[in-house]
Amino acid sequence: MPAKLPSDIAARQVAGNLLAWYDAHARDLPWRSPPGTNAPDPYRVWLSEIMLQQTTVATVRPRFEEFVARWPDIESLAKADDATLMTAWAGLGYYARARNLIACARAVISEHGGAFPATEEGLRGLPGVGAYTAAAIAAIAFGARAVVVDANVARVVARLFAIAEPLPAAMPDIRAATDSITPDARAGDFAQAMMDLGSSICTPRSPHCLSCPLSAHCRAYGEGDPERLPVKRPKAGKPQRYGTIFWVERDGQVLLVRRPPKGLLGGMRALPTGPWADSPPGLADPPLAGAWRMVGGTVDHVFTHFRLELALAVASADRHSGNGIGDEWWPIADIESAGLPTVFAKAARAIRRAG
DNA sequence: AAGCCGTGGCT
DNA sequence: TAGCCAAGGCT
Repeated sequence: MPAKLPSDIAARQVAGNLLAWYDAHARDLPWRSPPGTNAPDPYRVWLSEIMLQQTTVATVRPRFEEFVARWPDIESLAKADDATLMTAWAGLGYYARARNLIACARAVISEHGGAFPATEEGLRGLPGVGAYTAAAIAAIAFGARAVVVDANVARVVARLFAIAEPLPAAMPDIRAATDSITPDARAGDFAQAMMDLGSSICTPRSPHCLSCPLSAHCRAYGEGDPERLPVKRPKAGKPQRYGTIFWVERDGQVLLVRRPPKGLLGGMRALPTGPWADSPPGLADPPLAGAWRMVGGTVDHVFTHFRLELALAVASADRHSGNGIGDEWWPIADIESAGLPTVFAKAARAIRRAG
């Protein structure tokens, strides 16, 4: 069931109203140039778009500032070593983004002469740059007329056109509808305006339709129940898994390992763990032989597709204990600077509290 | 195509 | 509180 599209005149009114609203209400964000200006830095646009994937503006803002202070341009980022970059990314989640970030920076240097491709097609070929991100960079950094559809835009458009088909099956209709209202000029501002509108006015629950510049054109508002859109498929439940953290000390240092390069928390520094199973594995598969003892309490963590309950085991090692490849003895007093993913940072804090 | 892949804020 | 949600990409 194709969406009913407004006339060309209505489409122009939607874009005009939205851009006028944006001119008055655009947020001041460090990667964003003032509305109407046309000199954004593609490097900063790209970096912000990668960081913002599935991540809130509030979380990204300080981390973006750290990154651009440390690596102000694509050349400096391409020269960073992998471990340093992964440490800097720690806590942001979806660590494949960090692996792709440095791969992308190096590809821009080695395959594109140090300049980002200016077209959607060219951008789409870069590591970590998918359909959304390619369109966003093309529009925001290069002023191209690209159809930018993220979760905010999808919600706004599903309501504006009253598209009732469930996501993600509705995406082709939503994309076509977005195309029909995307202006030729200021496509980058239009995209950012749609995202700002989605995050502040056209919210998932309790949208603020009385403040919306598009309400006069919104079919869902006209029909009286915009909150019901977009329709989503129910999500599967998260299974519960169990594991054990092995905290072993030697001369005021703790043993850290490097996770395998792909998969969950891939490439990140970590505390040693045994197997993650459907029931508590106890002291199975410790990183080294020793007098392990369980300490009280557990650490709970929720990942995207399962829950994890970690038991805590501690031991002391003598100075001749063997090291595996990638193992490091890290000063316990500086554990916060090790770049541990949040689940391990939580475990470290719990163990240090337990003494 | 649908599952994998983090984390924190909000309700 | 427990679930929902987020400026998605990759396989």
